[in-house]
Amino acid sequence: MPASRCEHLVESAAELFYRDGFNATGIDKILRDAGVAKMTLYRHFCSKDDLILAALRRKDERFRNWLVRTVEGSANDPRQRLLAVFDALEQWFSAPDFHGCMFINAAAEFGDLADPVHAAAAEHKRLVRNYLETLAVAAGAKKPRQLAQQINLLVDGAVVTAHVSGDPSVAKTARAAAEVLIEAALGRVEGEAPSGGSSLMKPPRGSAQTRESALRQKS
Amino acid sequence: MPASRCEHLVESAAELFYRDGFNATGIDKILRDAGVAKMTLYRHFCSKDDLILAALRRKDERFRNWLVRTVEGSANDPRQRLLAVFDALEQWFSAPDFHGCMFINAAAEFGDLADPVHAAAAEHKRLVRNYLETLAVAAGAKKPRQLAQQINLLVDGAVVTAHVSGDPSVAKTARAAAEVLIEAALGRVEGEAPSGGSSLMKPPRGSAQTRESALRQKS
DNA sequence: TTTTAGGTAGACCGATCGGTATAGATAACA
DNA sequence: TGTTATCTATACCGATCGGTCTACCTAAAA
Repeated sequence: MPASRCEHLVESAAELFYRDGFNATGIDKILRDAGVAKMTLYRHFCSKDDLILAALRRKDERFRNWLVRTVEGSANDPRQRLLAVFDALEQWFSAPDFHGCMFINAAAEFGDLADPVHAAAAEHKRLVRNYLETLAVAAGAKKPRQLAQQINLLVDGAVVTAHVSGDPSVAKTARAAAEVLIEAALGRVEGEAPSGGSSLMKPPRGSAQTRESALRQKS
Repeated sequence: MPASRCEHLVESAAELFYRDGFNATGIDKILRDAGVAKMTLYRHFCSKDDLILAALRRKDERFRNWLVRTVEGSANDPRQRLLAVFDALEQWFSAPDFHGCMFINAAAEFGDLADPVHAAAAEHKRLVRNYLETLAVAAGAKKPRQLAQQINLLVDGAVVTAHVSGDPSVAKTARAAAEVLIEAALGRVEGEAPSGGSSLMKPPRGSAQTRESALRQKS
């Protein structure tokens, strides 16, 4: 029972913080939403900030699990997996409850670098970038860390742009840019096919989705 | 001197909103900082949100003026100007009062697309991207809009990363990535000097080129 | 059965929130 | 000089903020 109640509380907190922001979400609203008494909250967390950290920890875990699972279910080839990241992003951007990246939002509200909430956001970003780096290493990039960092810039840029503009299709633009950066980082020549006729790998997304359609963007 | 008082008020508001966030900054703190009476505020603005919009308008104007001035003072060649954007960014990131992009922060706190504050953030982003597009056009990019959008993703990604991680040097990474994207969009061979004599890696123009076609878009 | 731990509801705290009302000071202009 | 408009200071409003306290309930372990 206690575990379940606490879980539910963190769940409600994570959702409301994500949807409405941290400062704009009062603990009373969270308690009402979770159906939990106030004293129960303060028995498990010593402050609102502590609850925020718990919500971020949960979101971080969920997001990275989802990302890895989605990417690795989409392709086997490391290069294709790097691109599949952007297909996953578009899927995320298109969800009705998309409100940007919770950690970017957190850093926006807790601007002080020394703030634990800001630090949690930085840590999340570091972990995501680490994952991209493992993909870059597997893909055989000459400078995997640099490629991962570059891809990561496109990812964060796409998340922000999708959130601000409300247009999920920016993921396609980011994907096209990533393709160029990956080709360059792999030292390929521009006319060369990505990886020839090998049928071992499966296409990242629906096979009907050609490069052309994937790159189309609204004007 | 009503104009001066009002100016000073918006100035304080912009600075505090940027530094501490919108919801976290109370009206009283702004009034104290600006040395202005409360009724003076509500004579000029009908609500706090109205003041927020005024602060954003000022920040937008200042930022874009600074960006254009800095970029155009750094280089004459359009291609170099696109890259100079990232030099300007690094300068910005290194400033002691850097707290990310105020408009990204605004969108984080006002997540609703229909919110006027969010709309102001979207408009700012649109204007910056438009400027990048004029540079891309001047540089002779085949698909200037797409190049501008891609560069813009790197810009926003760099801003967010610099803010979250506190490391200004990410601007250099973004610049390197932009260089690759620009070369590709201009039809050059990646990593090669613009006036390079080596044509070994350069396939005949007009042959089927994956990356070329990937970047083509209807305009 | 009694103890004990963790849950509940809700009153309560001081502080602050965005916003309003009132009354007086200042200064330009007719 | 009197009018008008704008600023000032301050008290005030109801609501909400994060957080504490009391008192009661429930269920498993001793």
